[in-house]
Amino acid sequence: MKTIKLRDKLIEKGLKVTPQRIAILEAVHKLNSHPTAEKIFDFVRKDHPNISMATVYKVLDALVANGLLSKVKSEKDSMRYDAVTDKHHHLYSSDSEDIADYYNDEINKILSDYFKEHNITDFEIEDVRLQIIGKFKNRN
Amino acid sequence: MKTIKLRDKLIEKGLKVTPQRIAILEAVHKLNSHPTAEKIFDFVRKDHPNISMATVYKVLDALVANGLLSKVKSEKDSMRYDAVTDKHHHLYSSDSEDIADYYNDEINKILSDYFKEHNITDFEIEDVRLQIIGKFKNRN
DNA sequence: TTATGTAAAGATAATAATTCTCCTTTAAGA
DNA sequence: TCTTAAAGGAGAATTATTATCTTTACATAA
Repeated sequence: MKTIKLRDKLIEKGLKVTPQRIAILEAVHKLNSHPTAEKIFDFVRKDHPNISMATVYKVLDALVANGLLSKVKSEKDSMRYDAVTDKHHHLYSSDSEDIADYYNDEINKILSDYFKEHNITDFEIEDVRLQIIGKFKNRN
Repeated sequence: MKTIKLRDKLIEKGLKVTPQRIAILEAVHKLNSHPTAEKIFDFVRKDHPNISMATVYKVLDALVANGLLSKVKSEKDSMRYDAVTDKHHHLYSSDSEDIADYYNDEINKILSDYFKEHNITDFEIEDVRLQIIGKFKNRN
């Protein structure tokens, strides 16, 4: 994604356009592997040597709050960030910290049809996500 | 669940039966609301004033490793423990830290049938869990 | 029933991820 | 350009969890 488009997205949300925000947003798009805040920090620091970890967290929070990024919990301890904000599910490795996006409109339809017919007592569903746990094959 | 049955479960798994383990296992059963380690600690400390937080974590890990408890990640920062180890899903509150268990064999069947027919490239599925996010109604 | 080896408990320090505080800088509109 | 509220930076603080090390106490077997 172009910087110009990222700028527009920030403006659209009423967020100030700062070099740090552009850099972090770009970083999450480039590091397309659900990076941790630390990974993002390391990446961004190449071009912005003075950026602080606190800024990375603050910017990520702002971007998540405005729907420009999304946040996933790893099986271990850290939050992971995702440039993809469309509806999607996640594949979690049961033996490593790998996470992959999983798109499947067919399963989305099955789930949404199912829950349209079957309410959950005293609960108003906003979103249904799958956590698919297993092993990645053919990985180096 | 009776203490005697908890004892047997520990023995069955080759774990030593200790008062701390019994107390912690009982606590998670009694606090049937996905307690945090801290909540469990506070509860257990009433009867075992000398128990340490480290013991709570160690015992919980041992119980989870042996399938006597399960572990869920909250949307925020801490692990939550669950006395229920059967296959089930979770309802997450989008505006609080509440988590509830959700059982539904029908949806289990739909999912397992679906994924039996539709492999995910380069991924071997071990488990599929739903995270259903929304709002609890009629709560005090 | 007591002795003994080992697993587990307890105390405390360490670590890791994240958040907070406080002060400085900067983007964006007047 | 000036103003000011928003954002960034540095570093301390917090929170949850893990590690280390010593002490205690299960569980088996004499």
